Amino acid sequence: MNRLTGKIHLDFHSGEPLYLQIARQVQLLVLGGELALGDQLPTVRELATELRINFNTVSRAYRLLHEDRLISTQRGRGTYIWEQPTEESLHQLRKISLEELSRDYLVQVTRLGCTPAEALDELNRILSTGDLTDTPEDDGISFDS
Amino acid sequence: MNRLTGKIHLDFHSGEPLYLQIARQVQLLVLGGELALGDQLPTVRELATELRINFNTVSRAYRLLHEDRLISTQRGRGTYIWEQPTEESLHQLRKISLEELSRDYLVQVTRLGCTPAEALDELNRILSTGDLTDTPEDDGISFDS
DNA sequence: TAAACAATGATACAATCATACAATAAATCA
DNA sequence: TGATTTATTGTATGATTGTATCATTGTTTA
Repeated sequence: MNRLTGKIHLDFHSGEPLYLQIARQVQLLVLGGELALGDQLPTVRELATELRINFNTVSRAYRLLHEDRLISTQRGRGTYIWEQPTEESLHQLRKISLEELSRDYLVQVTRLGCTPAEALDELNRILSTGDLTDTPEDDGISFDS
Repeated sequence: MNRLTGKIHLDFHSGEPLYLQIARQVQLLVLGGELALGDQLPTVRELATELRINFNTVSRAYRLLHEDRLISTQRGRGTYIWEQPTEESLHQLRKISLEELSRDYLVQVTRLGCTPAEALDELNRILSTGDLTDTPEDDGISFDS
């Protein structure tokens, strides 16, 4: 038993892929407030058993939601509702996080025994060589049908 | 309270395994001299409780560091800093770690949606305003379960 | 019809957690 | 003092959870 039990319904004849049905319905539940920040979702196997489908299909739905930052999937731990930041809070978050990240970086560099100047040099070196392994980043999903 | 309290920060969303995050950060603290030969690390259970994870995950991190001869874990006794790296290996590790730290920083910044230029600006701003000593140390949202 | 593609399933795997255990130290008691 | 118990420490083993990879199935398309 969990907060999703009985709340996901699949239509095997609708033509809409199962993983999209799941993702869409979870999204609606979050937007509707039935699932709150930090709530744990059923495991992929639990939900799959309940819906009588393969757990990889649930996993695919969860992956979509994870990429949209609606949920947080953590191997070995489980799946949890993730905060969906508004555009504004996102902007705010960005500023704060950049400062935190930067301070953290400087602290760690200092711990290493390096000077900030060396750090900036290193950053510029990396940037100039330009082979910063790129993170692909979200392609997002649209639930238009 | 111990010499590690508050100095290990986990990112549950980064995708980097928790045990690697712990091992890496402990290594940095040793390299930075904040942990010295003979210092006792928190017990696996202490650190696990603080980080709200299972103590076996901490144990795995400690095992890595033990295999690297950086710490000495002794059943029934505890975990201690084992050997202080030589100046030479320290120098080597510093170079590698500085590059790792810097790349990591750039990746995270990019993930935030900021440009490297903005990051460098922020770093310079922090450096010009002075003190790194008082970092607010807020890790934002956590998904305790 | 055959090739290409998308959705789903099967299998093996990696990270984390839960539980029971073993080694050491500290406390207790005869 | 010396044996025994208790608490604390790290370890071993297996279960749980999500992921990667490829196979299978059905549909679309050339």
